[in-house]
Amino acid sequence: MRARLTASRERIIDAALGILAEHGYAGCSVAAVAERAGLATGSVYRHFPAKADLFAEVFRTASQGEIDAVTRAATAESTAAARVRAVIETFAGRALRSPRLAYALLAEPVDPAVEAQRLVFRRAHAALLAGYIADGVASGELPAQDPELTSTAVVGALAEAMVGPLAAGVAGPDTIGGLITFIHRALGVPS
Amino acid sequence: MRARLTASRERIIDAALGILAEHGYAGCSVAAVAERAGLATGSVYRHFPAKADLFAEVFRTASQGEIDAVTRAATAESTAAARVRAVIETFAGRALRSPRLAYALLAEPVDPAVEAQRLVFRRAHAALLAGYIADGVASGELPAQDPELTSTAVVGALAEAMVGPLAAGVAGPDTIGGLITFIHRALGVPS
DNA sequence: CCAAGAATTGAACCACCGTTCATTTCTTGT
DNA sequence: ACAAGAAATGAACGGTGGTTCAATTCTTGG
Repeated sequence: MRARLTASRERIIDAALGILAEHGYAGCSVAAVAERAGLATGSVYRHFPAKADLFAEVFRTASQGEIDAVTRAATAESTAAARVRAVIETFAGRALRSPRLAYALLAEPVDPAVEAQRLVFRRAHAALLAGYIADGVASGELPAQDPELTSTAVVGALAEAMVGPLAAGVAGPDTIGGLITFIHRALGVPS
Repeated sequence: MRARLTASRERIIDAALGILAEHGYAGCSVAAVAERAGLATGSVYRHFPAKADLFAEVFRTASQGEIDAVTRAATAESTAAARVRAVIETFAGRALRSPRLAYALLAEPVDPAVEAQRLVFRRAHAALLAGYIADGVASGELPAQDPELTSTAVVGALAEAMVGPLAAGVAGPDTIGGLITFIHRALGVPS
């Protein structure tokens, strides 16, 4: 019974994530989510007090997956420059592989309550980068700078450069390479 | 009569802009706009076929004002580095002076139809910067790069770095200076 | 000054969608 | 097998807010 309950909860989240990845947030009515999960509309409210809570969790889960992937790629490297490169490649690569989901997580209009979760997502990426940048500054690999500010700017540059390709469906031939050069320069990585 | 008509239209746009700057897009119901313009709700529809059309024009007008201000500041300079600096200072300075409006133009959740106009806004800034960057590359002031990509990344970095301060109400002591350094480095401006 | 037509009004309309809840179905311990 | 309680159902509700339109007011040419 307990298992069935948590299974339903999982199915709801998966269904929401699926619709998010296929039709964006606009397609995510509670009725649509419930139908895809094989439940009645009202049953969603046995698991989540409100739609915003459901999608806060969906965004949180999806974001954590992205953060984990990026972190995994970065920790395999040892210099700040290589770590930042790994973050960019992983972030952009995954976004281009799931463009609809990436757009929803990054830029699609959502309820204010869910928007808050998106900020958490971006801040988590920025915090990760800030750590690498601070390490690089401490070790002398990078010039002095405010890691909070530069990591935020890096996340903004990354996200903005992705939104166009995500909307258009394809990225230019060397979008990722160009971004790496841009960001390495911006952080003062020696060439 | 003709004059009265266009005057009403102007008043509607001004009212919408005013509410946008004071209460954000969330406060911009058609009824609220009409009341501030001194008209009945229904009269708005004599001038605009739908709310989205009204706000597309509002966003377009406001954006054009920002673009003009930034362009004016940049054309007073002669090197690519100085022009980019002028763009950053003007953009950020104006945003911090009208934080609510800037937030609405940059990041607040809006209808998809209005969102499209926001992309135009960001693209216009990027196009402006792309021109300066391309000139800089052509004259040898800047290293080789794809001006489309780097200008987009610059706009993203700028916008992302502004959203935090705009939400918090204040910018850090040297946010703008830090951004200039970051972006100059990113573009390869010689130090 | 007076119709004729345009402009304005604002209350009513309607569609959408999140949320609720009385009813039904299922699970489980005895 | 049975009762008691939990879980699921889905139709109905309600609030919101964009949009419409018949009634009214204003403008203007003769």
